[in-house]
Amino acid sequence: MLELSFIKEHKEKVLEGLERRCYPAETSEIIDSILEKNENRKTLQGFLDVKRGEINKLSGQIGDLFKSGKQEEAQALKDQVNAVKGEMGDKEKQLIAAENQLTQLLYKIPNVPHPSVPKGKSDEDNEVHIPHQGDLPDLGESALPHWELAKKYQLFDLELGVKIAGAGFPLYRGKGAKLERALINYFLDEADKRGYEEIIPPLLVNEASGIGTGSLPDKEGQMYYMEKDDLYLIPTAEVPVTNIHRGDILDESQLPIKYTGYTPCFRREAGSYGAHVRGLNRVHQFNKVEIVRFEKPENSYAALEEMLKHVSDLLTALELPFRVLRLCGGDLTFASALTYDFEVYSAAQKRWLEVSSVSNFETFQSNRMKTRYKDSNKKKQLVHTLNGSALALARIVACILENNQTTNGIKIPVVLQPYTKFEVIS
RNA sequence: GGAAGAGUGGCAGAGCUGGUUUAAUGCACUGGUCUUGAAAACCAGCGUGCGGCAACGUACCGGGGGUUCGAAUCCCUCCUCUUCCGCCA
Repeated sequence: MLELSFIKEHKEKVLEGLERRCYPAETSEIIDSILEKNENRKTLQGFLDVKRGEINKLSGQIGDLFKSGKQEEAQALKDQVNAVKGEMGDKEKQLIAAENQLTQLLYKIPNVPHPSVPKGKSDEDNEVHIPHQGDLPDLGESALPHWELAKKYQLFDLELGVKIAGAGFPLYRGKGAKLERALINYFLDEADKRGYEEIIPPLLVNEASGIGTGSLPDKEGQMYYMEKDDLYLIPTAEVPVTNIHRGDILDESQLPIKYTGYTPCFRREAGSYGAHVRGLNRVHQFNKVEIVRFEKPENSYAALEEMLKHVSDLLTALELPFRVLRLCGGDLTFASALTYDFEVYSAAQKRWLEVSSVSNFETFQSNRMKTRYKDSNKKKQLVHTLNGSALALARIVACILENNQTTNGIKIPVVLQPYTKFEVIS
């Protein structure tokens, strides 16, 4: 969430940000009620602090009187305390209510987009940041989509997934499973080379973790929820890995902190059906290698560029045609200040598929998580958090299968061959 | 899942028969004195949030609730950890 002080001092920036996100005009009223609630909160707390002070003082005196045996005088002071309590009335409850309301209101305000983020409503307004170089591959009319190829070569089985779990839970097998595992290992090794510490986190998280990254309450419907245990299945490793430092006050010398982690990701994807969700294009469970960084504010955008390069290098090495988009305000996630999406061109489906998204959240997540560091002046500051997929597997597999199909089978990209230990799927 | 015990500041560890606790003490850390430099010694500082220019006030001793003039301390509840038993990859 945004910092109160920021909203107070830069209200116009917050409003302008909402506009670029194409939020409904009424949202600006929330800003006003936040400021109003905060004043209300301050008044209440100021009043209560004074009254509590009086009670503390009187209670101390009562103790002294009891020790010296002056019961009656003590009783008189007790009456005074009760009188003060009478003045307090239900103001303590009001304060708690005001604080809660304030928090709830703050949860509704998304991050302020970076100045470079274009205004826009939907993915149609996204800006091409790095266009694809050269010609797009053309496989001709005989090219098969990946779900056909999967059948032909027994790589994954969606029907079996349905039998075992339900729609959207693919079962990988044979060389399909090996390709999956090869990609995971390749991606983890590449992250390792770039100094990311590997993490295997819990796949279920509690509510506090969900709130920390901004997944809750915003994406409540997107996550699988275990009511009996009050736990959520992770939609991405971002949630458990970022929460490693929830509540921490880090030392400046610890930064930057870089983590990578492979996890399956679970998404309910409620209400999304249609031609574009066939095969592995959109599933409830998929594998992903995530990278997460904690940075000093002044370094965070340089870090974002580094992540951009990292993902670009992976896609280049995999010989996949890709482009990078700068998301417009309306397509930006709630917590993000700037997001680059990577799209790979599927030559068989003749469309671009999103395979990665790298974002800078600035202090939006760290303010929720209260992740701070002590700078050189020993002042506490919120860190900047960033994360990105490097990479999400399902669609990468789809594109590798489709783009590399030949009459003699599917060619495995050279960099993966040491991992798959086979060069072609036939 | 059952039983017992325990959760205190970066760490260790008092307090827990309710009232100089504004949480002792030690370690660690920071600054200073001393020293050619370091160590040691000594002096001082040293948690987090909110309000305030500040002095300072206030809240926080796992979370939540209660009793009381007053709660780290008593009661209820939840969570976590340890030990023992049971189950188990």
